[in-house]
Amino acid sequence: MQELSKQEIELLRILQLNARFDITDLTERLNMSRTSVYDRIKKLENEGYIKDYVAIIDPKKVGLNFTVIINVSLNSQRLELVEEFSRQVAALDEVVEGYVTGGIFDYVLKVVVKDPEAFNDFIRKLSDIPNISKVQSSFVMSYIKQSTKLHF
Amino acid sequence: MQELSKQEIELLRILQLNARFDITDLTERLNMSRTSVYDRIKKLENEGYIKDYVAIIDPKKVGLNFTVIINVSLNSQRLELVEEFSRQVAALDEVVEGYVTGGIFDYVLKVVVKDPEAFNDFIRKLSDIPNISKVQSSFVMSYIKQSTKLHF
DNA sequence: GCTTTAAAAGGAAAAAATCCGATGCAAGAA
DNA sequence: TTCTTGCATCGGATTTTTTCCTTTTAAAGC
Repeated sequence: MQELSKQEIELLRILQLNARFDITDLTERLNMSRTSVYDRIKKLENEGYIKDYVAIIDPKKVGLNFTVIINVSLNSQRLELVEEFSRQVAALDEVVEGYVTGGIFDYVLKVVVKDPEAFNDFIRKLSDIPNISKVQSSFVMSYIKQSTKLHF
Repeated sequence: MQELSKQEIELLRILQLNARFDITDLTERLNMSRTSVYDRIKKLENEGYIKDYVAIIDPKKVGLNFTVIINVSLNSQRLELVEEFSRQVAALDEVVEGYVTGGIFDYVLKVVVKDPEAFNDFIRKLSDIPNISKVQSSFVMSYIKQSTKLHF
């Protein structure tokens, strides 16, 4: 894959801070014409550098006051079982993030729900997925940082 | 705080999937006039429901191939020490997410870097922060789910 | 030095956002 | 009931922005 130019990197850095950009405003910062900026953005979108443009909603404002980091271990690491687990976990709306990890646990999930009761309901749903051997939850008491900005 | 109307909830749900919305397109789905949609969005922005509009960049495409979930414990939970730790951690660009948790560990961090070597550099920086007693890292082997969409 | 190709820029039309004034509608008061 | 007040909604008009198309520039290979 082709390397990104300095202008393209700068562009991505700007965009990941603001998705409601006005192309005309970007021309000054990038020292490019209106249409060049337009073409670059389209190129970065088409080539998959930009996956999405999203609005970040404040979870507390919409009543989601309970975030939990869950560590999960499975009984078996057989590919088909792992894939089945991943598939089912991804389908759960409460799961915001999910990772397969190396280390003590096999999976780390981040779950956002309304309250402890909703979390209890979630854990019940999670437990229905076969092959789980161990679940350890750490509830989030406060946010230090929550960002979508990547450092590159 | 005032409850959100059905239309406003629907609007937030749409916006968290697409920040490059065209107000005219939303009128049909929300059954509102162009200007009403406009006013509602401004209201939701001003009242803090919408924290930000951002572009989601593919980390792999910009060379960030190493994600790590780090569990950290501190020696002391004295407020000023905890706040100092939080402040310093939040200032590290490699830290994408950081939480104060109840459970076995005190903090969970998500760190995104280029490669293991960059991670090593990061750990060195992290270790310079005083008061840390234990650090346990789990590197991410694959992504099950990565979303900014909240379920409400 | 000439040719080929891709990126960059400018113009103009189309589309969208924004502002403004007007209308409707509900709740409360006379 | 009728009037008033306040607020959400709406449509028109203007401004701004996007988008497409064409021309120009620049760079690379021959």
